[in-house]
Amino acid sequence: MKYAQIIVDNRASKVNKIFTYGVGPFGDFLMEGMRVIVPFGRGNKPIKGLIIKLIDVDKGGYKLKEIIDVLDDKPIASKNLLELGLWMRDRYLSPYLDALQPILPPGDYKEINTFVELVDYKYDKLNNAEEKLISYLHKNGVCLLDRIKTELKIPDINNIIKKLEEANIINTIIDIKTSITKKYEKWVLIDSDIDYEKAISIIGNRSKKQLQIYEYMVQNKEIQLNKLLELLNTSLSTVKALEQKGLIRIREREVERSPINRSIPYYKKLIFNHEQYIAYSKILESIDENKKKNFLIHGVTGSGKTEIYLQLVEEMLRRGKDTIVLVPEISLTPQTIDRFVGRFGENVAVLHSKLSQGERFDQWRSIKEGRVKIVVGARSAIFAPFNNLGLIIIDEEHEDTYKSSQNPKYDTIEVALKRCELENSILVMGSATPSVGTYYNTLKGKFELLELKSRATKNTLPEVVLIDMRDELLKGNRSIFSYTLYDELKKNLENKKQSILFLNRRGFSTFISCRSCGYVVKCDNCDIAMTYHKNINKLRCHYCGVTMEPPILCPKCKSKYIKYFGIGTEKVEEQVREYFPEARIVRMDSDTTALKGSFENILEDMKNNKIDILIGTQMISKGLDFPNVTLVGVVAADTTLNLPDFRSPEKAFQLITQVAGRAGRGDSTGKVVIQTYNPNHYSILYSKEQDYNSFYDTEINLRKEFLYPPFINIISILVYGDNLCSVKKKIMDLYDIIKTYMLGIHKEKIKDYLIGPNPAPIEKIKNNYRWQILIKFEDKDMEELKALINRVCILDEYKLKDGEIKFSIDINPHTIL
DNA sequence: AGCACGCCGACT
DNA sequence: GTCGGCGTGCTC
Repeated sequence: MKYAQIIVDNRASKVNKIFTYGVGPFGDFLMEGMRVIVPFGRGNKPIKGLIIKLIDVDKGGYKLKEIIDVLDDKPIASKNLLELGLWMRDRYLSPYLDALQPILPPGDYKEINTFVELVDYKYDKLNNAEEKLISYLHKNGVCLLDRIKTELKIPDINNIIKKLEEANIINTIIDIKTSITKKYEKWVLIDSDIDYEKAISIIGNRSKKQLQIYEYMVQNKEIQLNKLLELLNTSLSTVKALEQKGLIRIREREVERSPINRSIPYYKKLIFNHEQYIAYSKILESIDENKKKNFLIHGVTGSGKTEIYLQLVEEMLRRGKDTIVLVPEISLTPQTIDRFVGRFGENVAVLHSKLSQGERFDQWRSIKEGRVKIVVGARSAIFAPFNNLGLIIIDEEHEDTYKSSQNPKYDTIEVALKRCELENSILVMGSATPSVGTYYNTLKGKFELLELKSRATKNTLPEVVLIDMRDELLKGNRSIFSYTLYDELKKNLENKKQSILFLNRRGFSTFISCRSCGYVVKCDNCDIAMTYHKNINKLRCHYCGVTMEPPILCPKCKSKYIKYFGIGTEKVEEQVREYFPEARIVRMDSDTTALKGSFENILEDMKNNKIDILIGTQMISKGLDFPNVTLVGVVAADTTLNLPDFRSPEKAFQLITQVAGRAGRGDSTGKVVIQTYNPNHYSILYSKEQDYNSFYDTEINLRKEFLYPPFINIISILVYGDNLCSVKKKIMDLYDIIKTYMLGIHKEKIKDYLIGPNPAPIEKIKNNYRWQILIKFEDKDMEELKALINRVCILDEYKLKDGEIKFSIDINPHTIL
């Protein structure tokens, strides 16, 4: 292979393409998936690149440069993962660099530094600039090129350096600095070459402490330095003295940063009920017969999907195959982790967003090096660098977190299917409330449906009551709790049972407004109402995080009738404390769980019955399994329902059904109280009945009627920038281009298929104005349409980009907000 | 993006 | 002549 096709580490959109380099002196050593250093641009600046393909023939048409250096001794990304990354670029129209990022080791920021050193100090025949450089080097010794550039500001410095280097006056060295370092610990080892008697005489009889240490080392052979110091209550100098005498050695030893530092008890294997067994056997059968099938397990909450996953993983282990288990970030709780780690111990790596860079890197390495066979993690764990993948499990398949909102804006299910195809493995998904899209595909035969209709333990599904909050108002109840919910909470407290209150909004009041003129306090940077947080007594924007003092007078009309509207979890907490001062109450949302470990602590307290009432957002709706919880209250079921998005009925149904599923998982029957102002909405009615199929039938018909996915695809193109005029003008240009194209292919559909340009539902976020075009398209038109958007928005063939605006393209977005 | 090239006016 | 300031266009 004579040439390497390389993606270069430069974020500029104009270099978002494949470059070809000669292999140079590295020839046969190079492999696809290795990182290299190549000279780039006129200045031949050395930059990092990834080899995506090695080729024999090059069509040429440009001057060819050669690879300078190779960073890896073996490919850092397997062929399959590389292909997966390139597939994502194509599928989601993302830049090469972004598409490849997820398949590379985490935090792959290898800094490349060029150092310049003086070889021969001679002054003759030099011009001013050269002389300046030489004397600088003479004074300062070896220098970082970047520093020379910033301090000397010599124009055309790269060519000067090149010339001087050819004349052998200076020399350049490329150095690679890894920003993620392996973690080392100091260990003390005994030098066993020396016999005991001799060692004792070396120590001498005055060094009591040294003798004590030495005795210990003879017994134990090795120990971590810190532990030794602590154990024998001694100091570093004493140990160093022993080292000086040549009796022991202090060595750095690499350690794995393990995110799991608790001892987790064995999670014992449970016995399947009939339904579980059928589902399990069907999946196993398809593995055994090597019939590539993918599965959807539709099981009611508490039906024991996890145990099926666990036993499938066990089978995989037995066959020497690797497994990826994906769970939504919020249900990546200690409970879930404990089940996998508790059953499979050292064989499990865990990947979630609270890991530090170092921990993440170590987990990645242990997967890559084959030291673990199972990964449990959030979305990005789909890229775990296994070489022998047998099974991918996606739990709570319907969750939004499976769609990436950053480039590449991938859908995890699609990526998983692609990866299964590449690695010849099997996909198993599970949900109590499958997404409409997945269920549609299942009914069409793309996945095999496995149903679990009863809970794994003998208990029944909880009783659900629906409360029309309008009736409460008529009854004179103006509080945020209906009489029923209040009574049930009280009863539960008396019976020493636990309760969960769910509200999908943080903060105290969701917006504050002037009753005199109607002014609503909004964030300056985002077009969104500010939320009042009582604990810090400030208004906060939930989009950009900015805080401000709550106004006393209306900023617009100066009246003092500022009123706080809407309820958040903080307010619920305050109210519950008022009604039940004796109860032990904990609020759990992203405000109270920001600290590492606080999440775990709350759940631990919950498990040990140290909490009577748990109040929380989304965070508490998934996966939690506390047998003593018998009451779940949904404080306001309408919050999700009223969002202007075609998926909100689906989301509302899923959320309510999931929360309700937290009740009555132990021996006693559970009760769920849902408060709403829309008691007749189908999402709420069917979630009360826990009737997925009826909900699906209603929803799928609406989707068909109004032409929404899964019957059609949607591309969202967002133009954003801080200059409103620019944004508006560019989106009109973009609109015209797309309109012209669509007139050419199906004129009659343009009215329904091309929507916009409109301001995005949240028009301004972090000082960026956002305007949007939505394009509906059928599968058959996908490639052509994507090619057009690629030309317009990525290759910028129509010169729309001018530094004022940016594009965000989302293929089949999960939300159009 | 980052850099070199090239064109132009102002200055030794 | 030649320095430097900015607009333009390319990067295997």
